[in-house]
Amino acid sequence: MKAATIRDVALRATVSVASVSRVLNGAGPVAEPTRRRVLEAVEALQYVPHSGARSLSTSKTNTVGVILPDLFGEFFSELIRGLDVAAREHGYHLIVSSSHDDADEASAAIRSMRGRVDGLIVLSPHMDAANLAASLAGRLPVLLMNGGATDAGRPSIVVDNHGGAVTAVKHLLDTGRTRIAHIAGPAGNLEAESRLAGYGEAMARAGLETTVVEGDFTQASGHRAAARLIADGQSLDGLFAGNDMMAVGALLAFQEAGLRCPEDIAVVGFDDVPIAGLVRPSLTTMRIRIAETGRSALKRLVGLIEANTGADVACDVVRPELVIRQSSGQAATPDRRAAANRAPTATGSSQLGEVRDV
Amino acid sequence: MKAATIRDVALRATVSVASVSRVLNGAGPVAEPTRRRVLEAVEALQYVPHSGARSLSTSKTNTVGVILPDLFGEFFSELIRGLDVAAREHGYHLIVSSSHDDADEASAAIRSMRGRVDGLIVLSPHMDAANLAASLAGRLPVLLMNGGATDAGRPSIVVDNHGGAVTAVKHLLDTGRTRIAHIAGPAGNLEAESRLAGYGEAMARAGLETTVVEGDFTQASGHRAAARLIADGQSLDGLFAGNDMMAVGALLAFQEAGLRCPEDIAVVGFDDVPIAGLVRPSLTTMRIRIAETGRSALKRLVGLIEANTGADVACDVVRPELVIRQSSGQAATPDRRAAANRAPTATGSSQLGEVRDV
DNA sequence: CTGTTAGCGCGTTCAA
DNA sequence: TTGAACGCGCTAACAG
Repeated sequence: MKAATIRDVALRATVSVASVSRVLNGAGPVAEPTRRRVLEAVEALQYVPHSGARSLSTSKTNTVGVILPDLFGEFFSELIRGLDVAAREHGYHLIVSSSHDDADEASAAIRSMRGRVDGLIVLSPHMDAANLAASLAGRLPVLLMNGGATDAGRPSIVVDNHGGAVTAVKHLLDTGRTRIAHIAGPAGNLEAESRLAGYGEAMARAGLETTVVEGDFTQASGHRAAARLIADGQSLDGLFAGNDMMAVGALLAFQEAGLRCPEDIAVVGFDDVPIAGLVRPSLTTMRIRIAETGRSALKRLVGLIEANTGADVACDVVRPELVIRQSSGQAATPDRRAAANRAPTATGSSQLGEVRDV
Repeated sequence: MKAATIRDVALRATVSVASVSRVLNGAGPVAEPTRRRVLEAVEALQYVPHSGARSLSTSKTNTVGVILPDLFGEFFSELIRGLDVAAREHGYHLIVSSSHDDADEASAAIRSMRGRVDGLIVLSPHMDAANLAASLAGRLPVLLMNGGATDAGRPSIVVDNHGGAVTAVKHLLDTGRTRIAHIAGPAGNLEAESRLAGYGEAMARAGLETTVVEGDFTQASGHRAAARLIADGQSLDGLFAGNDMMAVGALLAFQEAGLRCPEDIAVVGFDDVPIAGLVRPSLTTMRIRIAETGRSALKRLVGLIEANTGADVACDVVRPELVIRQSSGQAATPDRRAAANRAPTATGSSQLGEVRDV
């Protein structure tokens, strides 16, 4: 009991496969009676076109692949959400391939995409352009989002991690903090390194010393790193975490240690994942409109696919935007009545909207 | 400048395409010199097999499709993570198709999968078995996770939503709460309805009246629903939310209204998404090991695909497990030093591990 | 051990 | 307006 093919339909409708194809694709002239008979047969046989076969014959899969390092945390899930809705809008399917911790794995994943997809979005913070190019046999449209240096000559979208980090640190300085530590992302990760560099630059410019502990972008690593900072007896009054998840981990560690945030120590994260607005104190962070970025990435890739000219080699840069919440001491608890269980904070409920708009 | 095909390789290595295929797939006998020449040609031409063509000829795509209602919230992203790692382990790719709000859309999505995948995992809380069967031309292995009644005759995994809801409400009763409201998921959603029914049953059994407000599983809807409950002047002391995201929304609404949780009102959620352990107060909830469930779902589907017998028609049931945290008043703030900014809670730090183990 | 050939299911010329 | 035949790139029989 196998699935019906276009042949079965043709046979039952007593027409040729070509006619069936014409009817189904609305291409070419078809007489009304023929058309009717075909549709009847399709209905009777529950026929559904075999997209694999169609792809082979049209060299069009209507699918795009997404190469990711891993799927932990909210960043990537938000991104996928954005990609997915855009894909649907443009009539594309999405095939995801994650857990590529090094360049080799990512490279293998890219190769395995040949014949499955019409284009690729690559987020591999460990892979440079050269490495990537080598993985790319056959001219498959690729959009790079590997957060590295502007990989010249390839269409790409990068986040201004350096600039964002500088802004974050400046914000902490603006609130009067001077002993500011940084929890960095994993070494070798291009995004992590840019943010670290931005932190370093901003601190140097202010004539301040730096304190850096390495994490791996997970909440647990942020927790550990913060615990270490406390144990080291550092008298900190500010923390810039390499991403929100680590910042959240640090927040909890501070809380466990009896440190009040933002009174004792102010915290700023990076990414603005949905959870950032939901923790207490809510997290000041550098906002990347993640899902939105995903949408535009997919849209751009579709452009690359459909206008198969190599014209678009621009490097869009996404500039993160400072979102001030409670953790940096500038937003108040949005309580309306007595907030007996919370320490008073500086200002009124001016940031209520911001806290909610996640 | 097109990508090289197996023919190009054969030509360059002066062998037949069959030999190339044999070398690349390690199937059949190949003489060493032949083998070497083929590999050289592959290298020189940067040849990568076209998996679409391979699929057509082997009727094997090594891809599984996942049909989802949407991608909001952490539940689905956690699930996808579990599915993805398991897929990788088993040598499969994952193609996701989401945003299917009604049965028709889901049905169309399922059809569009023919020829792309070897099997399907369907999460469509709106689609019953009959509807699904109609969408399935050709016998494609399908694993159902639509949370509905045990769809007899089809392999499926269901969460014991009813039992979980009863447990959740019982827990609230155990802590001495009696005026317990429920924020339900969207009408028509099978999971939401089971949880609602469980709530109703547990309340009835305790001889208590019910209060239900409808939400849609989003954090915002939970916030709105809680606000409505407050505005209605209900003197509640307990809340069972249909899922964690709505519970988190409610938590914030209570906070804004000056209600203390758990002192004034205890809250229990459902799912145990990662965020549940990170909000404050941390959220008591019914734990579903989401990623783990995804892993086993994929594993089971692979079993269905590879042993193509219709033997497996069981309905695995996942029993949610109560995780007690701060929001139901039984777990303490895990502060070590002075916790001046927090109201005292009932017990010591006995639940510290549970709060952390997310 | 190796090459030839027939499909896999579909779109698409090109004649009729 | 229709149908026969070829090709997409590859695997798998079957000869040699």
